[in-house]
Amino acid sequence: MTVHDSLLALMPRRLLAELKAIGARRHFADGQVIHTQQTMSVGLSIVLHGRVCFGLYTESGDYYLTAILGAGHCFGEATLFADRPRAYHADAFGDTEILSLTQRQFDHLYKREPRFSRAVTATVTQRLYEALDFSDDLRHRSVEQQIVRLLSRVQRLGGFGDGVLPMRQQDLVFSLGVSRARVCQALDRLRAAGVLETRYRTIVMLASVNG
Amino acid sequence: MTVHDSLLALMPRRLLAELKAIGARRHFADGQVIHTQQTMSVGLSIVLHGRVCFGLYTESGDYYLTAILGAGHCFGEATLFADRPRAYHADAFGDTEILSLTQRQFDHLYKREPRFSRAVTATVTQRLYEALDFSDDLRHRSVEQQIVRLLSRVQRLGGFGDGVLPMRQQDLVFSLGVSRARVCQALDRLRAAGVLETRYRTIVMLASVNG
DNA sequence: CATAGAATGTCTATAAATAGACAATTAAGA
DNA sequence: TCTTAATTGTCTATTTATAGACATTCTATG
Repeated sequence: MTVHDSLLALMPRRLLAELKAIGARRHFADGQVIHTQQTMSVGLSIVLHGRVCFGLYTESGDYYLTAILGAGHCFGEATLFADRPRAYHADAFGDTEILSLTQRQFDHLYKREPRFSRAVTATVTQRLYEALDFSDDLRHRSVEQQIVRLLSRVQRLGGFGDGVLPMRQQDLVFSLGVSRARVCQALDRLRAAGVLETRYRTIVMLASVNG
Repeated sequence: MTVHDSLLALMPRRLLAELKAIGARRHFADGQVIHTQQTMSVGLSIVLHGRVCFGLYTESGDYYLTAILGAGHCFGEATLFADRPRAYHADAFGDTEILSLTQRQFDHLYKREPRFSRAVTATVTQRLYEALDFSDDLRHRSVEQQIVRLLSRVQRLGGFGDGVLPMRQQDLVFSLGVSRARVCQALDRLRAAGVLETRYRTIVMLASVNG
């Protein structure tokens, strides 16, 4: 299994204090919107504590969760380097604190502090190759295995040590691009195999299986 | 459509000369192996001219092309930041020249020259968000549309301005995870729609369609 | 120039996924 | 507490994809 470190995990601790001194810290209550899709806001955000849910709204107004990032992870890199709008809708899961750097603040620190730039590049690189891995091998696995991999990733990136993931089956339907009936069937089998349990709006991973 | 710049396109021209002075330049003939899968070699490589094909070997010994990178693009970032082996088999497509930086050379330049580190981060970030985009929306499209998107990406990253892509249908089968019959059917329809032509080991894009 | 291996085009019986409907369950708000 | 909207579980007819076989076409190699 691929290991992916968060931005903060890749930085010396000293740098975090510096980041906090430079950037703006914002608090969000559970469910509060952090930014909406397509917004042109620019800046790097770092999750100090809590979690951020990323999702997409379809043309028909439905919402789908695509990722959850826990403490230490960053997002918004693409707005700094690619002049892109926010690709996903983001809102807080539980009480959450976000550290934000403006483009100017980021650029200054990036130029002055190689350990910071190095950590940024490292985390983005790891995410890129993990994503390539993921899509290359997901296509050759059963829906059951795809679900396990997807959930394992959410568990790891979101820091859900207990395996209790706030996901709807509909989110899996969207992420995997198969029918709801197929997802239900696959979950049945995974339940029977003792891999997971399902609850209302919740999936519980029973072991750190890497299928 | 997402725009993705190569590493060299993101760097001031002056820096390229410096890179050439620092790194090692290696020439490869058509089809020559650049590195094999799972190798633990470390270093950043930049395509100076020519192209590099990336692929995977399955357990049964079959080979599948997964990407082609043309002049200006870099690869091997993951070996620098993630202690990972080479994820793909790489060999030259046509006469190709590669500029290689060792970890030490890379680290030194990265620390000393923010324009270099910035270009590296920018290109990796762009590739990450493009990959995320790609996998999020590919799952909700028809096989026909998936093929067009895939081929458009190969065309762009590989610098195939004329649309003549050195790909087998088997490569599409692997990349999309559907049966060969389904790929044949989809290609039939795309041919009928005037989107592409197929030849032996070759697919020709007839227009820069972004389906 | 001949030949063998590789790639492509096509078909059929079989297997699998899908849309759509409906009932049962759950949680959140009045 | 009651009510309502959202979510989940399940079923069926229909559509679609699949594996596997076979013939054909193409190219590299001798």
